[in-house]
Amino acid sequence: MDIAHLRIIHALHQYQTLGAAAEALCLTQSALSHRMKSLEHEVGIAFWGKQGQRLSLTPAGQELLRLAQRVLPEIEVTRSRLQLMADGRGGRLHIAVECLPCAQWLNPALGAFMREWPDIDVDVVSQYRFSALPALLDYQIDASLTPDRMPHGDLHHEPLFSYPLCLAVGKQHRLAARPSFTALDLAQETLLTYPVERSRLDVFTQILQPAGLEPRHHKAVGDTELMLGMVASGRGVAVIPEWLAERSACRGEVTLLKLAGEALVKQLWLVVRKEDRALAWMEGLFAALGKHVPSAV
DNA sequence: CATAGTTCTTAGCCTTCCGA
DNA sequence: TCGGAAGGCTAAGAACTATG
Repeated sequence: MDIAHLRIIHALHQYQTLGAAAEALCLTQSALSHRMKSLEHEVGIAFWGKQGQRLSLTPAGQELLRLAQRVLPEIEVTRSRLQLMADGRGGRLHIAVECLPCAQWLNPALGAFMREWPDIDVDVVSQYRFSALPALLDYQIDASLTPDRMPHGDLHHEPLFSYPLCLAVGKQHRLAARPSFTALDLAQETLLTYPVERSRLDVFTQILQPAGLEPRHHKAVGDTELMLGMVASGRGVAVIPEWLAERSACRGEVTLLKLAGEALVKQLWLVVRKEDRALAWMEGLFAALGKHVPSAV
């Protein structure tokens, strides 16, 4: 049994006569009859019987028709998608966002891309503990938005924008009058971070651990607005991207301090497989995201 | 009821594909 | 290269319907 048999039974149901069905399928009526007879012989059951000059489907024919009605539309949809992919106009874009606050930037940035490329199936996966490298290589995802490079020869890193990290403190905080902060300052504070492992938090890997220090307390907060709200009310301090703090509703209630000495600057990357780099719509994606650099950067 | 038209089946042949 | 299998075609015939 193959797709041809399903097309025949479907056409027969639609056009009622073998001749009309054959014409619709660009076959001769005889070829169509041959084809179905061979299947009837193979499975040992008839698919239709004659009522006068008209055909009527047997229960076996009805069963085959139900299969055709279920499968043929899916085949047509898949064929259309494959055609779009072959033309470079369609495809799948599943993005993993490893950098939690970046999801808030990504969604509006993707809007322009999705308007320009409506046939691309876009999905954003935001998971704190997601390991994007194996997922990219296994084709589970097609791109990863991340501030950390992935050392692998099959991957392309598209630079999006760079941004400084800053320390957010409340207006009444003892550090608020200072222009900058040090690791020693953090050691006396309740540090608020996103709920990810320490090895992926720059405040630990870049600031505290090199100085051999720990914060007085450490609390994980999953939402940027909640985090800055806690900072504004004096319940902790947070090291976050400057552009993110600038866009926050709490911006007027917190003070931003730069790291003393050399500024801590991060780079946001869109990582994709090199083989996908040549897709026409991938260029469109890079362009759309590149135009959407946060104003504070 | 005879005849013409319609629809499907069957027979025979041809072409193409694929594996040995 | 060859032979079998699959799928296509034309032509002929059977079964049925419509019409006069």
